Amino acid sequence: MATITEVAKLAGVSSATVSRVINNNVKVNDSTQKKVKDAMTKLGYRPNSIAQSLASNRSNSVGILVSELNGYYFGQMMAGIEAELRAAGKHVIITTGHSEEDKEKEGIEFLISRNCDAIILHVEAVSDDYLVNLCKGDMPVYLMSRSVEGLNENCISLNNKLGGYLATQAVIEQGHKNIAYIAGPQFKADSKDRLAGHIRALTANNIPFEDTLYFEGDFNETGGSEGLKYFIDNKRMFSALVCANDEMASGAITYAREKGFSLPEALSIIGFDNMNFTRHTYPKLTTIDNPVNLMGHMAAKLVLKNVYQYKNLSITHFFEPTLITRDSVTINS
Amino acid sequence: MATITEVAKLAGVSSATVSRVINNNVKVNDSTQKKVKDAMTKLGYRPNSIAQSLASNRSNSVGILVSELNGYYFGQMMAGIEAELRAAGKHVIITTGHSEEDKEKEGIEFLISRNCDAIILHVEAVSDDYLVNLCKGDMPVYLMSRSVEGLNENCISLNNKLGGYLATQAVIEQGHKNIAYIAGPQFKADSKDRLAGHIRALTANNIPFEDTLYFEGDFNETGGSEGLKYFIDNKRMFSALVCANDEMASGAITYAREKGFSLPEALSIIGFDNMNFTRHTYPKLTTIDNPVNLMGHMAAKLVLKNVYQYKNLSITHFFEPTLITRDSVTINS
DNA sequence: TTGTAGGCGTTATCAT
DNA sequence: ATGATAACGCCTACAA
Repeated sequence: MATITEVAKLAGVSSATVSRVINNNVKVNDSTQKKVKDAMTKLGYRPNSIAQSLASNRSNSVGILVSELNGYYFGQMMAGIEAELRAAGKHVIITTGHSEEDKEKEGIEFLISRNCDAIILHVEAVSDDYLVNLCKGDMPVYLMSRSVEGLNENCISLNNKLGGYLATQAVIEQGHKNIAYIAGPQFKADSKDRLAGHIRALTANNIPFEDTLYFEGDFNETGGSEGLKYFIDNKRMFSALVCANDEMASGAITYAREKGFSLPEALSIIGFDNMNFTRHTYPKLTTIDNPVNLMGHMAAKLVLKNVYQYKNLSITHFFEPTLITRDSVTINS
Repeated sequence: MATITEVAKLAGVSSATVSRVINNNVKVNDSTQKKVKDAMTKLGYRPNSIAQSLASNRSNSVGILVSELNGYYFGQMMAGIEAELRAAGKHVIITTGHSEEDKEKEGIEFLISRNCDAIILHVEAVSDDYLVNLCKGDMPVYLMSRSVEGLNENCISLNNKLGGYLATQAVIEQGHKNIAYIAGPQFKADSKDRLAGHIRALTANNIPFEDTLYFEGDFNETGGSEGLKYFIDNKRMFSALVCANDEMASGAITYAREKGFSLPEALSIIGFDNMNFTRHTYPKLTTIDNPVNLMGHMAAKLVLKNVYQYKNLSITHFFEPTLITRDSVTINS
């Protein structure tokens, strides 16, 4: 690969001048500019961004840490961040944490050591303290789907409580009173918030929360089928089922059909997240939209504003989920 | 961030020695080693991988270019590559090409300029010539889901012809003789190969290929619904529908149900790719598994073997799709 | 407007 | 086994 020096030699100028036309921040004579550009194309020159980064202490790339590279949720998030950043000429370096503390820390250190200009993290395993501490360092840090005390300015998160409320409220408005709930793992903040929203909706409608209509699932399809089985075995009557995410709702749908329920007449089911497969279920799943893609865009805007000095960007730190009405919830007759 | 020089000073040694303990490839006295390590932890030292890369001309990271960051297909691919590489202590730098020639080229140049040790590309828009030329450069290049004449050693691809054959054959074995086919965009090599497989299966069973049972879709759900509508409007009888991918199959399922078909009795439908949502459709979609995740692993193994000198890795360049039997294809009675 | 030269944080080649 | 000291490719005062 040709270097800046070779270009300079061929163009008959100094390497500083070449550098100037590369970064075109300082005025260069049109004629010499042309000479340099000709030399660059003739040599197929391409600046070594590693060297640029070392010398300038800027890399024009922001690091992203997600739990997994596959999965609809992370895909939407990464795509949102990347689209926004790419439009600003910034690049993205992605690595994974696999929801394990060690790997998350290692991933963060990798991104830091790569001289990113900022990092955007979706971390689940590291502690709030660790994050607070991390934010004291030189590297600008932004957090997705997590709100940490004292770091609100760096966080982008979803109002899960509202989402939980909306889901149950939607079902209640169709006349349902006996409503089963399959929660997510309660060690996750998201799950807890969604449950809190559910309970608030019940309370607001004078419906008591009952243990026999509560089941803690695992956010996977099996959680949905196991939960529904649990309720059926309990012989407790219910006409609607609220699931804390779409996967569990799908598992419940499959199990319900196996048990001979006709859907949605015999049982209304609502999910949460609006993952892409919810369009494909039968009946099409009514659910709560989780605007991860938008949140990704917003996280990117946050770094554009704070790190790259794009002043006129308005930032939303908290996102509101919305109800997506499809076919899986029907009126309770 | 502390530098190697500061560590050296604190430990009372030269920076060269510190470098040696970092890379522990050269013998260092236990005692001095300890001094250095103490100094490193005391300063919270972390090598600047940018500087390492510049000096050593190795980055321990491989670049990946995919068309999109979201989507099941690319998610599986990226996850496969990353898992394999991570296990070997290598990192991954991901960027996107959005199926557009300019963006693909720009992404490739970004990865090259980042001093990756190798790059793995899933490109759709750049020409074979461009790739052949690219491979002549210093950067080791590997290609996913694409086979380019003369570059076979650098390609990992799926036997789409076989997949197309398997799909139609599966349907034929259930007694179907009137089989409609919704193809993918015929400018894509994958689509063409799948269609070729379909025709081979027909021929092998003495079933003529008929224009009235052929429709070219767009690989999206709309392609499935439009295709099915086309066939129905044509009033041509058929008992089975083969779709060149799962999205179109899902679109067809939805449209069929709207038209009052009872599935799968009135119409057998088969997809291609085995995307994750196929478990959620009703009936559950019979399809052809496309082992992208495995192929990702294999691409990573290829770079481990060729670039990082892991000699004992056996490489498979061509992958075979397999039939996934679920509920959407039934016997023709 | 352009050139000179020092520095970014490491690695790697010589010596010692 | 350890220490000096050139690279690595580029940026950026400072000078001219």
